[in-house]
Amino acid sequence: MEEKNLDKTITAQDVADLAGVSRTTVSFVLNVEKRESISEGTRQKVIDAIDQLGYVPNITAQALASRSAKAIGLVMTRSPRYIASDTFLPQIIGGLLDVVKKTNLSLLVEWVEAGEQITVYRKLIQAKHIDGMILLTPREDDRGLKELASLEVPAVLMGTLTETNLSSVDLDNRAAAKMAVGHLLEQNHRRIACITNAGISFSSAQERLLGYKDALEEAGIVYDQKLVRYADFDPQSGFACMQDLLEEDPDFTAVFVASDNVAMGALSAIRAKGLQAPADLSVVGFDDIPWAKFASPPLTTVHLPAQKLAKAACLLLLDLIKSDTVQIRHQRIESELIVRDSTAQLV
Amino acid sequence: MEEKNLDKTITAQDVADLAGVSRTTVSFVLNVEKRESISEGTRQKVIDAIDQLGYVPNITAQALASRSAKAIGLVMTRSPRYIASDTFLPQIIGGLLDVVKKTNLSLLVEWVEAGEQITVYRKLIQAKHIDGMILLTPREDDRGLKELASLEVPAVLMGTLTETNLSSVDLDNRAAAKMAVGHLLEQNHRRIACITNAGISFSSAQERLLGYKDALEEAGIVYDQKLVRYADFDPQSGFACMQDLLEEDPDFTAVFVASDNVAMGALSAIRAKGLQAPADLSVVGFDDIPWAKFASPPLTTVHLPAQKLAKAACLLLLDLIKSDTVQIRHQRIESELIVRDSTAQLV
DNA sequence: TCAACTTATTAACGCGCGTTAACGCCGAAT
DNA sequence: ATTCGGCGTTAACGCGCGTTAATAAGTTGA
Repeated sequence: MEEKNLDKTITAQDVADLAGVSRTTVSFVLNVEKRESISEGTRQKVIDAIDQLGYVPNITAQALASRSAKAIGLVMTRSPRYIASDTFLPQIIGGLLDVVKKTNLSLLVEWVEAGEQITVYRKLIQAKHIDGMILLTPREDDRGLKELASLEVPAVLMGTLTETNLSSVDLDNRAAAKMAVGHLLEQNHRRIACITNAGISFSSAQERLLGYKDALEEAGIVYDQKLVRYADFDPQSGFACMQDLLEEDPDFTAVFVASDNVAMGALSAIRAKGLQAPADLSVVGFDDIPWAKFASPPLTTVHLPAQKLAKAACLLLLDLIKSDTVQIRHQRIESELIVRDSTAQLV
Repeated sequence: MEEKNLDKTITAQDVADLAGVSRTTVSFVLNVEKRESISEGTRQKVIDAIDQLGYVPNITAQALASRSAKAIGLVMTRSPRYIASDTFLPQIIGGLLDVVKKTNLSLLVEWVEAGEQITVYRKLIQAKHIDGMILLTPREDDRGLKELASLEVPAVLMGTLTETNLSSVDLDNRAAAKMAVGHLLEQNHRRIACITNAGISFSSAQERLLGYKDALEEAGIVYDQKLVRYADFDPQSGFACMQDLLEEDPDFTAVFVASDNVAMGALSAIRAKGLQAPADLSVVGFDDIPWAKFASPPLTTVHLPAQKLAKAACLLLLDLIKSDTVQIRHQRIESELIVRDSTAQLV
């Protein structure tokens, strides 16, 4: 490709002029794959001209003319403060970019303020800036999502929402949590505390808590709310919750912390109290963040394949965009327990 | 705002019809702030019509007509695999979103494959999808950046590059590293190892290594290359580097690890060897990732205000976009050392 | 009363491209 | 010689909006 000055934008018309054909022909060469209604000769002339001029189609004009934005949106409901501490965002973006790049789409990142969701979701679509969206960390109390579901807009939820007819991709948080707690039960723990990953309005927090309850119930252990604390995503909150638990000392031998991020804080609190995991207290996390393996002690946890989830969500979204009829689909991805050194048999 | 069906897109013409004015008037009400050439009466009629119809301007059409994309791009050179483990991405995105939202712009995330940079940077701009870009983790060997600099395209580097005339925002990595190592020197350490944050082609790695050398030189200590290892962003590499150092045992009492992320792995390797920080080995990190505070032991480190940097970069970029004359500006942000428990006086 | 300005509004063009419908061309069939 | 049917190509319209230049209406001063 030749280097040309950028001062004047090169349009398809310039290419057409140079190739000695009409602009329509240029457009056909570029877009209409199948139809061989373009002779090999002219096709080559056009391609040569494109190379020579360094022509790049104006995506904006393409979008306007084709009535599709050539972009999808990653929409987060959390404020920048929370976004900044979202451990999985890099993995998710990495996964999305991977898929998006292959299909020549762009990725738009949007943040929606809590409270204004109802209007914003619609605006995003009406403004034609994106063809569809992937929604992160949905909250049960997000009324905008309910409306969105009735709008027949291509959208995929990363996460679970009860009673929604939006398509979604998620792992089975409840089953995974049950598995994690099951691991503790197998090691003869009976008094098992729980620190949630977030407030209960987040569906993942709810699901994981339910998994915890499931496991207890199956083992014939009564649920004791004195053993439960509600964290708020970050290590700080985990530290506080753990400190509180140790303070009140409800006599427990293990903890299920529904987020590694929170667990890092919890582990710190345990050490601060002069205790040791797993000798004094077994800890199971959830998420398998990159640092879990290098925590002290290395954290037993449930692996959350965020990148894989993101890819799946993206592929699903692309499907929805392609097929105009919106059929709802829920996809559940398997997870597994990674056993490391933070849990031990109760003696 | 009334709810209306979305099947038919509502255009400015529809608003004009309902308000009984021309489309131009609608456009003026929406865009021309200053000129009071619109009477209060018609202005109100238009606004009412907009509300009633739930009209949302088509950003794509706006972009085409106004010749500006109403969006900026966050461009990363690293592959999705690396993007997925970029600790600061959430903070950066959070910072950018914060600024971008206030100015009614959008944020586009792009990933550029190593090797194809030269063409891609230009394409991004030529395609008119973005008005300017913020470039992450620049590499010295990125020839595309050199070309970009000569293109008079609004662009801001997050990081430092020698001999570039692209605007940039960064902290003074070299001075900060020197400060970190200085802290170890103050504690009477003399044999101080260094594990870099990344390969030396990344300017930040180079700068931090230089800061390490500066500190040594000022203290009259000869630089010993046997004490230096090159990590690769992630904890795994930190673990390996530390293991290697301990293996070869070049008799050192402290380590400067130029990335907390890497340091998490290094700490793990220290524990694995049955050693304790800071009793056996003092460790200073760099970055102050959210988990540094909760590491075992809590990590002494240099605070990297990524969100603040991102905001500064974004504001600078917006300036560049606004003023058509591209004046280069380099902005350096102060950093500070956070002293925690991973370093101790050498006895 | 009429010219000289404002002020309020709009017709008309262009942004760059996708796409439909129509065109001219050439060889084969009538 | 005339008709027909692909094949290759293009003129022309539209996507929704920003913006300029021109028009219509209203105000002032002599």
